[in-house]
Amino acid sequence: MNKEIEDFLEHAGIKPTANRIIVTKALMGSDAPLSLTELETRLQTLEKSSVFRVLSQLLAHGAIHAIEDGRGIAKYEICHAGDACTPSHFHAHFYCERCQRTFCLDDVKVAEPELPAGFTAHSVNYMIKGICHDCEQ
Amino acid sequence: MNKEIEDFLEHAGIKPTANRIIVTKALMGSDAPLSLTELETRLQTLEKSSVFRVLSQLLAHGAIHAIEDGRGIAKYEICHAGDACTPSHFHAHFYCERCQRTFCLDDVKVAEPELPAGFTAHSVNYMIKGICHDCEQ
DNA sequence: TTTCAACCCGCAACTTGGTTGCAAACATAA
DNA sequence: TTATGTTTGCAACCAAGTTGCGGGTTGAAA
Repeated sequence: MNKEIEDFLEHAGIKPTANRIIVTKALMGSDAPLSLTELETRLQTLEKSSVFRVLSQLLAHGAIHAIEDGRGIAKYEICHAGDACTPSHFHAHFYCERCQRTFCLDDVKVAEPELPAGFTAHSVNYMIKGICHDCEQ
Repeated sequence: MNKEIEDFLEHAGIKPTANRIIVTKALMGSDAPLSLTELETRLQTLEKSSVFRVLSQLLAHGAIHAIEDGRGIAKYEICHAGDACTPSHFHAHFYCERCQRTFCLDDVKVAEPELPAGFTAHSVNYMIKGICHDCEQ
């Protein structure tokens, strides 16, 4: 189990230290993107700055990507696309204004946008806000 | 000139006080969305919390809408659609990772998304990040 | 016109997510 | 073993956003 995670990290060019494995495992085990604070509380053994530095490493090596939830808070999820993680591969997310959860809408694909001349896209954040199926009464 | 702004506020159900007119005028006079801090520095006479409270009022009455820029900072722009400000009317925005400016991409329309059953959309945030035409070398 | 309640505003203090400096702990190669 | 670089935890810090409070303004009823 940990072997997969070590391979994942090494493939991304990151030395698999204890903290990095813990954070990566937590992200892999979650079906929704997690914020810095959510990770910090799930992994009581790790300190905020440690989680932050692991996330920075993973981001810099393209092993995860960050999305903004509905309130300006960053959430992180494993990048499954590997090297081919171009803007057109991003999917939409849904933020529930009642329960504050963030969902991955894997079915709602985001088309590569048509940009005016001179603009270059690096990433896309497509966030839909509203009420989720659990909170709808 | 101020008459238009007062009409705009009253039409939204907001009493047109001095601060509200100042903030609304600043938003109307800008071609790009502005953040709380940007408004605060442009309007030296107003204090941060005053700008914040005006923005909260305008938001609650649907006179403006908020978007997240690329770093989790909210930016605000006048809602031109009036009452018909449904998700399908939102346009995309572009955040330049070099100069930190946010552009309105009025031409890139955002289609009303297909959501799973039970989900209700209230708003959409479609932010493209990259390098703008001024920063491209 | 006076009075009173409601609203508006500025100040200061606070919360929270994100970030960094530093020194101790650890790994690694010579 | 020693020397060098990396990783980590702690504490401190920063910036955006938010709130309590007291003073000021407004506007309508008496």
